[in-house]
Amino acid sequence: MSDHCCASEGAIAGALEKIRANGGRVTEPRRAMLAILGKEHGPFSAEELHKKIGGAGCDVVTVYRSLQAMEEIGVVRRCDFGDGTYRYEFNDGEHHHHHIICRVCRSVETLDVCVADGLERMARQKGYQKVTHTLEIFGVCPKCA
Amino acid sequence: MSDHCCASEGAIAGALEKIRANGGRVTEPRRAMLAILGKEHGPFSAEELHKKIGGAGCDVVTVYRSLQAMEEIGVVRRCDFGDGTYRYEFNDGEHHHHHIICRVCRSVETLDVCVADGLERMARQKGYQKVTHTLEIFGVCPKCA
DNA sequence: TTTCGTGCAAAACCTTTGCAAAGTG
DNA sequence: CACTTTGCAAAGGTTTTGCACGAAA
Repeated sequence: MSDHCCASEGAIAGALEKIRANGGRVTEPRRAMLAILGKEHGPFSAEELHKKIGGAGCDVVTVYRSLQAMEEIGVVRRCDFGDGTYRYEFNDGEHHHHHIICRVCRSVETLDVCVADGLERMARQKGYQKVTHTLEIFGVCPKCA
Repeated sequence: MSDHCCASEGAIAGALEKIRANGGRVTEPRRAMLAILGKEHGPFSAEELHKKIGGAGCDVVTVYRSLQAMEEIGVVRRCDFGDGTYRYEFNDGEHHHHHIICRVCRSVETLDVCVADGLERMARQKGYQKVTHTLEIFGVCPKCA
């Protein structure tokens, strides 16, 4: 309950259940990926995730494919930090947050605030369905300034 | 004044001036790119922009390089619509807007609202400098739903 | 004239795809 | 057993880089 930095075991179990509910299979690579995404909450690129899975791991292609599959059903969320590589993080239901990325050292800070609900509502009123959004903040952090 | 869909001549002139002020050169390709970005306000990919410049145009590589240079000094802004291609639009000073992108037909609607000012302020309070942000809304548009 | 931009070609990079074999429910 | 996922290899597509030449201030 209310563990700020990590997804609970239950959340990961729920994610696995969601995979099954959508006709997907729960495999070893997916378990491993979700374990890391739930614990370190990153966001990580496919490459980074692949390294973290390590020896027992799977092919990088599998990481790409699994991330894509899990993103489509909302189990993970994709972030773009503007450096040509997509990163993924565990999608903790409605409680989403955003990041401040330092343009110089690439450090990432998490902001537990979301201000885009109004915009999402606006989009729904315009007739859009399955509305989501991406929001990232960029700047030069105190250490690099 | 207050032309909703286009940047004024003055805005483009200002952009050119900003390029010079940052030690850049105002070249034919850059004029052409800004003319289109100011008029159609896109956002366009480098490839699209290159096609729009047309016969008199320049190499695609030049478009890439110019867009990058102009983004660094804030003359244009880069958007990520999640399909692996970056798009650029004219950066009209403080008056920025956001987009709703249809996940199916890839149509783009403009939202003249920005809700991230609070987040930017928060970032500045944390000691970040040169704060910017990206925010895009995704959904399935009425026609595709 | 000094510095920056451009063209061309090639490279780098991340991500996707095809197909047969293996795993999941 | 039907269907999904994986591995391997290869392709795809966008963006970047090197270098000599040309252009801007």
